[in-house]
Amino acid sequence: MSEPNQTAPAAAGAELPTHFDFKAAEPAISAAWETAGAFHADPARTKRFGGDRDPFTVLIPPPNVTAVLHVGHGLNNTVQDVLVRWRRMAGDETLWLPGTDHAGIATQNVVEKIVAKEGKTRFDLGREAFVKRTEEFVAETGGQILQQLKSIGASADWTRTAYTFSPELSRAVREAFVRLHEKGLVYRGHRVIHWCPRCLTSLSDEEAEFHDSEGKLYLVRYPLADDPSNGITIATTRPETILADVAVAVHPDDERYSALVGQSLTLPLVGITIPVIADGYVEREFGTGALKITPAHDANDFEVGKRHGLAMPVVISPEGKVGAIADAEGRIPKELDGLDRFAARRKAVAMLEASGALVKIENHKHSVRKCYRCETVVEPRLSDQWFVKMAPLAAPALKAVKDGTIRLLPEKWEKVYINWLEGIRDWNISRQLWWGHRVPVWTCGNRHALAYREDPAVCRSCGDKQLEQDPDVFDTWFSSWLWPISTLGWPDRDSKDLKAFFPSDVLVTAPEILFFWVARMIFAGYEFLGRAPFHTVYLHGTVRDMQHRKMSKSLGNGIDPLDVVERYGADALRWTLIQGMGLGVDVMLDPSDLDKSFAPGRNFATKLWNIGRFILLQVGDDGVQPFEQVDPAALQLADRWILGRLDAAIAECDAGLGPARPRDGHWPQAERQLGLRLDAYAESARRFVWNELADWYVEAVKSRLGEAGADREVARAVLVHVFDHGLRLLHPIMPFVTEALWQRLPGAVTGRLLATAAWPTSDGERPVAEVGNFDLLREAIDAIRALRAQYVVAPGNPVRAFVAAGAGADVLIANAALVQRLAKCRVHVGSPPGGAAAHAVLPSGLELVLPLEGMVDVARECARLRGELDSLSKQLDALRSRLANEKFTAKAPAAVVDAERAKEREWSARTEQLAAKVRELCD
RNA sequence: GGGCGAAUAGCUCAGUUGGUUAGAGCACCUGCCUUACACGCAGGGUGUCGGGGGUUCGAGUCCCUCUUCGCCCACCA
Repeated sequence: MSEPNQTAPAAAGAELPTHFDFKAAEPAISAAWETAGAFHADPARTKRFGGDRDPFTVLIPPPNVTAVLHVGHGLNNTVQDVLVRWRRMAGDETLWLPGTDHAGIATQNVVEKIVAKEGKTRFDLGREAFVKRTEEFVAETGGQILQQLKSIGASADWTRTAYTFSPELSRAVREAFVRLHEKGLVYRGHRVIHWCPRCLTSLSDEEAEFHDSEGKLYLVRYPLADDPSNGITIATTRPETILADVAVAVHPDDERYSALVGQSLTLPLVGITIPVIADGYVEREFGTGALKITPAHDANDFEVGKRHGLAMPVVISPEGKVGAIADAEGRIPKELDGLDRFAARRKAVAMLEASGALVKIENHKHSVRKCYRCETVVEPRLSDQWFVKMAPLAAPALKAVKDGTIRLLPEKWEKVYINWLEGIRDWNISRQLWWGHRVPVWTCGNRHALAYREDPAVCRSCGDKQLEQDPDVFDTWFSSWLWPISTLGWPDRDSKDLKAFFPSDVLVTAPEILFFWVARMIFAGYEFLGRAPFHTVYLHGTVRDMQHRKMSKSLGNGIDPLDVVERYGADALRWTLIQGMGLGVDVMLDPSDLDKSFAPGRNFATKLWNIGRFILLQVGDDGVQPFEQVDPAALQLADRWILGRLDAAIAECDAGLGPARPRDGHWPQAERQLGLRLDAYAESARRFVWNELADWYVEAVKSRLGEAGADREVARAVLVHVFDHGLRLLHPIMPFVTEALWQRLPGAVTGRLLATAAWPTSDGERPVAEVGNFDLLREAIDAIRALRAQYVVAPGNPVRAFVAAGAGADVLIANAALVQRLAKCRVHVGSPPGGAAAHAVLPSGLELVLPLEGMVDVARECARLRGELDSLSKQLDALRSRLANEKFTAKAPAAVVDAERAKEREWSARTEQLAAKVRELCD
């Protein structure tokens, strides 16, 4: 195979194999794109710098730097690539900015596992050595996913590859924190947070995911200190936390307990006394209506504890072990000291049972929060953390979606988004990890804790030289939320990229990270640059197996995209993903039968290849005149038809892809849900190239191509033109095979790439009558083929068809050769000979009569005609009764009534025709 | 517990503001190596539009209700 960016040698068709050799072609084509700098975005060409192009920016959701490409990435990035290639062809200055995320907690976990294999923990190595080790690991193995994305055709601007932990982006993270700190939007909070005892860090609310579980509800009796025969029974799911109880709360209006409020109870297991308090938070209906209060180990109890000024003893260590951690002297029975929290629970239950305090154990369904990275049950823990105030940040982001500055597709996510933002809670951004951006806060000997843009030598407040930096790092999402601005150069105000390409256009991602990432990017866009970072959020579905299970490593039901590329080609992978890409719909793939999922894409590529092969064989060594030079008057019926179909296909593809951007910065209600119907776009393009161009036009021009002359040149020019445009329409989905073919088309110029060729535009309306005439031809051929199959006429056996003189007959006669070739049928004008005959009434009303002498039995045709007559009569009766209904004629719109009347006339005529045939043939 | 969404052919899904006889792809069946393509060509059938009720001249489409499934959020210990 020749180099794809070379001028196609004439008569290349003769040398082409029957199938596209994607293994050889894909790397060569990728190299040609890269060499040409086809994906490089230049700020100078944008309107914002006086150029003539609209910018179109897409920012990759940065995969974890340690990630290996899976089919979910394949889906996400193929969608982005389709949009980006489309806009690039449409003439926008298109930037698809790639990069990776340092993924603090995830990457740290990976390296900790490696270190664990050496029998060590991160603490054995120490902070500095561990971070260095992680850096080395990332430098060695990180970012391979970007290489893998190239092999599926991703047309990102690789010269701009970003990394959340690079010096540039780290500067943005620091600047963001310092600004928020200066504005009082970050604060140090002392409260109960989610703590992962395995990762040894706090987590945000979003990182502590709910999992339903079958638990137990333990009813435990707390006796009155003054009268042990009396007491209160509480309900708890975590009896080990009794050790940290400081009170029992009841509802203030609960008459069952009102006499006991203010009295003292003896705390089981511990033996100290705690008060009975009244608090409206308690639900009377739940459990026994009495709630033990454990301020240090439950977020709600913490609030109750604060209201009542209670002590907050901590009895569970960071590692999840029971012990007197803080303010808990004398509370830990020696049997429980040092036990893991779950072992302690079992032991505590046994002890309670032995002492008679355990009243009952009930089964109890509830949700348990688990760490989103390691699935360890999260421990609520009293702790000091950095928080971002979310309400002020969320306000403009909420407004943006409500007023149409930003649209979320599918629309249902807008409601979810609004629901979440309206109840938003502050964001815990500090992590007790080592891998990540260090919190830029230093505390001096005089306890001045201040945020610094540059590492300080002395305290800004008092000049003290004894400074200590906060040991914590930021939540990894605290860098991700800046992605749309930090990758473009913020906080550098003079950044050309920022000026040219911000705000971006479409964000393509999965709904799972709507809150983690998408919403927060919108917050950051407004907070730091005063505007939305994108106008459209496209939330695509998930790749699932045939049992609708999410594809995952642990389930072993995954599909390796690179394996698919190897076996079927990148185009096939992309085709399958896009063609199944209904708006917000999950894509189902069968990991046990790759052929089922990916053969259709490969087959389509082969079909394209063979259309190209046919054209190149026909073109031969002769030049082809450019379509623009063809005299419109010289166009034949089929030419006009296929050109009309091309216009229709362009319009459908454009409608499927939708408006690239809102016109005035706002999505009007009518346009809010338009576009990004990638499946509809794919199907329109496929239908045009395969079902119209290949199935009909190519067949229709075959005879014209045989004879030299002016008409042959017209046919060749049109053929090349419509195929060229078909390739353009399909290029965003199947970039490799289309590029390979386009390079070989007559008129291809060295160095010109389909990837940067113009997106097709419609030529305007075609004469409807001409288009209709070709459709008549197709209808006739279809009808004759159907009759042939129905009567089992041997394929080689010719038949005759008779048609009454008239306009329709003229069309059939003028194209008799085509009918002859495609339907094996000679057309005659006039009355058919007597005897058995099959009848075909075309949708346009034209009737064909096929004499069947010797071929079939009359009974069969009669049965068919009677069946048709029967169903038509029934429909006609229904139609007539509707028309007879005065309410219908009075209330339905005139246009509807007129249409129904016209239909009634047409159907009665056809019914009579049919009835006559039945009488003639069957009676 | 609150909120949102879905239920249409064996499978995955379309079905625009209610208006012909509800569509597509895949799968399946039959016949064809008709020289661009067997990774192809031609033909074919399949639906009580989840159940029930209502509004309307007319409901897959709007309303109510039930059933099933999914998603998001949440401080029932």
